[in-house]
Amino acid sequence: MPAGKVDRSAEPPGGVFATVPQSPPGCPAAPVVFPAHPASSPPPSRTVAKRAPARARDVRRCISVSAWVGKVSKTCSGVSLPAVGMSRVIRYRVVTRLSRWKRVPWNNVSNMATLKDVAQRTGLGLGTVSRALSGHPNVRPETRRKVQEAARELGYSSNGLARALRRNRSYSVGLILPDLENEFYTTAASVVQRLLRDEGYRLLVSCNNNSSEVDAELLRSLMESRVDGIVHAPCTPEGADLVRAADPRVPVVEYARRSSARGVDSVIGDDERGAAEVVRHLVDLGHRRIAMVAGPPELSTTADRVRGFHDACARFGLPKRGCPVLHGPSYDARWGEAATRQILDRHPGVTAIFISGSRGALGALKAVRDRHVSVPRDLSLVGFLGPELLDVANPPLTRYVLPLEEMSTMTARLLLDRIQHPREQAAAEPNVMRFEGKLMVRESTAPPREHELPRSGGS
Amino acid sequence: MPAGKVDRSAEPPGGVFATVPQSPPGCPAAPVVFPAHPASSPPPSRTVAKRAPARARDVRRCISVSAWVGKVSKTCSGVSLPAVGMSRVIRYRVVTRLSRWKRVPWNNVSNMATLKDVAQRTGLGLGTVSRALSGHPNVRPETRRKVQEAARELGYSSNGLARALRRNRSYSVGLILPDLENEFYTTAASVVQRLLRDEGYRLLVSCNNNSSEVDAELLRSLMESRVDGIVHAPCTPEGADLVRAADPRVPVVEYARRSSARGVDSVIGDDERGAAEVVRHLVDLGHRRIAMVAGPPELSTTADRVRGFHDACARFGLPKRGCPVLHGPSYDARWGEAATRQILDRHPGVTAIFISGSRGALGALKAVRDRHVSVPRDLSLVGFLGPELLDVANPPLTRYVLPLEEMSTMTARLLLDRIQHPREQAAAEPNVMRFEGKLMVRESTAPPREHELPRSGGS
DNA sequence: CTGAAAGCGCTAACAA
DNA sequence: TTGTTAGCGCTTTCAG
Repeated sequence: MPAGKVDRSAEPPGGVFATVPQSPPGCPAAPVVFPAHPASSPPPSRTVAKRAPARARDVRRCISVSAWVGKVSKTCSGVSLPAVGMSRVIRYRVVTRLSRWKRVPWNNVSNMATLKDVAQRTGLGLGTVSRALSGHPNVRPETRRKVQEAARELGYSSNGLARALRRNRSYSVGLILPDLENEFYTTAASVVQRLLRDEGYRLLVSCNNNSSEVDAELLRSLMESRVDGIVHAPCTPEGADLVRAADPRVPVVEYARRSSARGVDSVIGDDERGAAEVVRHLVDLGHRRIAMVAGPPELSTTADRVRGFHDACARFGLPKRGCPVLHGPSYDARWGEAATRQILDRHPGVTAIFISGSRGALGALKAVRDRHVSVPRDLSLVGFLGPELLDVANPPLTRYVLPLEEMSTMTARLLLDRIQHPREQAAAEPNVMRFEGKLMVRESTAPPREHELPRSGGS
Repeated sequence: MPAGKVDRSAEPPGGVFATVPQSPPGCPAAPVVFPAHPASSPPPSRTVAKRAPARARDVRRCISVSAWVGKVSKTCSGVSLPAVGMSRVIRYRVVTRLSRWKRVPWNNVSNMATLKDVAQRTGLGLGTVSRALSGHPNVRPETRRKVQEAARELGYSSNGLARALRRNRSYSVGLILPDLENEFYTTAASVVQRLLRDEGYRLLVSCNNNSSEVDAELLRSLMESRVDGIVHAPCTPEGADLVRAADPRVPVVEYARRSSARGVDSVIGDDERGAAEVVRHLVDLGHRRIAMVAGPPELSTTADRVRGFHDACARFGLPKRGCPVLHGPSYDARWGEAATRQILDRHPGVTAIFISGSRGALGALKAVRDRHVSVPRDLSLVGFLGPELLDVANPPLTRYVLPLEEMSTMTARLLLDRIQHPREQAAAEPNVMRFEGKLMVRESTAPPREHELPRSGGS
């Protein structure tokens, strides 16, 4: 991509932003869309007007922004705010790589206090000050107090970069997940962050979107940051091999998925058994024609779930062609919806659908609703790894769940162990920890229908 | 907390983990609980057995783990795995602070290739190699190629710490959110991560749980990391004042909430108007007694929403005591549930509840279901900022939503601007960007009931 | 217990 | 265009 060019390709037709002067009283409301209350009803502008002086201390300029176009909010990439309420324009620049050269002026000396400043202030030597502040035992308590006070007065804050460089230990850990909005992974982010923070580590979080290129680049970036360890949800069979090649001493723990990277621990769910449990549950109810909505075939989770599904179908003697498996490009809601439609269209004999992804069930619910298919009367639906939220869905969804908290805890614990005991750990062979899940039976499964499905009436 | 002590206080009664030997065939399934299928049905152990040899390359030891106790999975803090399948014990250590002194042996020289290695290999000087690799224009193309090749051969990876130290620019940005599992914030994390990554920045993510102590410590930690900028969801009126004091040049953008910290930009939703819109919608339907479930009063969002609610109630002449506002300790589902129960018990005249948090609506749905209160026949329910998921809830929830993607995009854009144009930015006064939301009317609101509420039958 | 000094790996000024 | 060199801020060794 050429640098310096302004990319406006993503700009939606017609400016998305409307800007409204913020000055205290009487600004007519910006064009918001209220489906239930068309423009006719009077905007509550008095309320808005009254608010402004409420926070006396807040002298910042206020800008109201409307980002709604029609019914849906559109992403504002490449959009510039008109100059009305803003003196300058939000610039949009094309990717400037870290490696791209850029003149950095030599005025870049930080104005933050350094150890030297503290040393001068106290009249002590650098070494002593360093020892005093980093808790080294051989320092006179009085000296330490003096140093600490001086540090506080100067607003001294240790430069972590320098420390990390010198000690060859960054106290930071990388986390690469496929998706940062999916509760299956945010639980991991949350738990891992908390546990690592408790041990004094910082977390570098990033998202590979299941793209192998992005994944490799993120791993490289983490290695550049000299992280002490990595939690990785691999999206390729190679996984973090790249890391082992660069520095075999950096421990890696795989989360949720496996790769064939050597020397890495894995914490995964028992996807295969889960799929089998789902089939068993449906067979127990009397179903014989079960469709499975699966994700990208290159993921280890997909492979495991599909294997579990096939094995179980075979074991229970289900008709092979009555039980189609649909592979999709992802595990998101859109695919869940598309796949469900597809099944309703092409496999009318199917009486139950097993959606093997975390968000897919949402899409499936939407699809069946659009088609006026009643769950579980017309069709049974089973989810996988779905969030608790699905308990309040309509109907509450039967699904296979994994103990995400425990899996995340184990992941963090394993990584910390490897980081903090490199000696013992180097020798210890890596583990695969496979966590059992649980089938939670709710109201979306029932014995198969004995009537015809309503012929596709939806759009 | 005393260091070195093993904390087992969180250990659940009776070992949580059951370990199962992983060797190929015939391991009886570990004690999983399947509510629908009591222990009677045969465990699908054959499937499990068949799996092991499937991945020939995977020679890692496999350990199956069951973390289920009764119906709910319990967190496994402090639990040690029995020695059965694992040679060593997952250790649990009490917080060891970064500042706590710890002997670091002087064998800590990295074995990764450095610029010097590349220089020696190519016979060039350090400067040239550095320039060649970091894209400096004044390098002969041939030299550059040679250097790049040598770097590749040596598996050279630039040491970001040293680079950051030298350039006084870490190319990393901090993100502090109150909650990493709430879609309101994970959207921000996801979008901000992506946009920053595109510009070559790494993201340090952490979570303050709305605790001011944690918040301050996280800010300090980020300053130690010498981040180039910070996205902050403040949980105190001071906000990031600490940062401005330490180094006023580090830009801060507040997300979702405001504080009175000086010199920071804020990107927030129009909470006040949102609350007013909700009231207006309910009043239009005929409601006169509306309860509001609010969060911690110290948050700016709570204050704004409550102000909007009160103003609107006054404007529409609703009875002051008929419209209670319940302040809670958080915005989570548990509080939403408790508050809803409380309203049903103590304010039987209320015909509509406005739950002003993101997850609270889930709890409310649970509470009304337990009490056999029908929505919207007996009671109208309105959510705030709720996730799309609520569209498949039972019933789909009327709620006020904000354009999270756009808000996050704006947040990242603002921060990048401040980082990349410190000159112009230092002068530019900070902005408060207030984003308009939208009331999405679904099926959880209807005219008020004219009958009595079923007297509390639930537990 | 404290001070002096070396050097982690890199960049940028300066000299060639 | 390239080589040399100083030092970013810190930790740690070694001598006092």
